Amino acid sequence: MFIGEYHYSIDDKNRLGVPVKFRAELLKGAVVTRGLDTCLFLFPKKEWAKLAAKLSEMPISKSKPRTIARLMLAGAMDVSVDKQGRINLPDYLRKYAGIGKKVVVAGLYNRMEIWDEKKWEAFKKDAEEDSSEIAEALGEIGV
Amino acid sequence: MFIGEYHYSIDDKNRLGVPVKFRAELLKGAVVTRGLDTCLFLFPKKEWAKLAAKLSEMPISKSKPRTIARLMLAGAMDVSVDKQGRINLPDYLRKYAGIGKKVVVAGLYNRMEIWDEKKWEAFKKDAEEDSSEIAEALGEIGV
DNA sequence: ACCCGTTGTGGATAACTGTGGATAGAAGTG
DNA sequence: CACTTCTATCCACAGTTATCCACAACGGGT
Repeated sequence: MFIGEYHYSIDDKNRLGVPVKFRAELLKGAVVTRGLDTCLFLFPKKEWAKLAAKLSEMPISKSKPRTIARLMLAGAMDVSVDKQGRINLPDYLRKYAGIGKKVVVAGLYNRMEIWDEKKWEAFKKDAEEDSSEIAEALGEIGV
Repeated sequence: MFIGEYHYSIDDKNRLGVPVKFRAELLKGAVVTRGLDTCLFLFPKKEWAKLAAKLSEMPISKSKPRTIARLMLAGAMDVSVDKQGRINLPDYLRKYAGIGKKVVVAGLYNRMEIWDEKKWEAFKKDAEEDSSEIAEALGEIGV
């Protein structure tokens, strides 16, 4: 299970460290792809396989499902963890997520998210201000 | 599984590189044909066989399925990968997809798509603006 | 307080890949 | 049949990427 918030910096060669706790799970293979709210999703291979299978079943005949499958599948990229526990992000994903030098890696149960640090802080700020709405949402799922 | 976005350029002899990860799959034979949204589809032989079978079963009595079957079947062309991992696109397909020098090859699970770079960027730009729809779709498939 | 293991980050070298050109064979033309 | 044109296969190089190694900062434990 992935939880927590970790701060890293990307070096000149596009290498991004992954939290030590997560590395074992990613050694078997991992996939990054487009996420929501301009972040990237990072899945261990197994989780990705489930998602990809579902995406591939979307009807190719209809325009919107076709578009979504394109963004998520074509947006995806296999990544491998090097000996120092780092991965490489493809340029087009960095650009998509507006990722600069400072990065946040967040654990979200069965996936990780990769954020530009500034965007992450901004997101947190907004979210914390809306805490009453969050409380409501929690009620809806029975907490 | 084909995933990811790769950028290549077509040289003076109509040769287009194919991502290294995909080459093994294509060595056994491959087929390009007309795709949807002004791109080209590139299938490994096996996947093409499945699709061709489905296309041939489409009701010949109805106009639109007939048209699609014609475009995709008659548009199809066998391609082979050379020692450097390149294929040759027939002129009529390049023209159909408006493909210039800069090209994007995208992996979409069981097929690849070939796009003119500018068209691809335009497509992405439009699609990414509808992020709410992506969120919905992802919710439905359990992310 | 000191030592030792761990972790984040930077750099160097070797392997790979993208792209251009050259040559030999095939096809088309007068 | 001779000649030209085009296509396909092969080779070569430069730029990039990946792998390996090294070091400094940090933290925990004795």
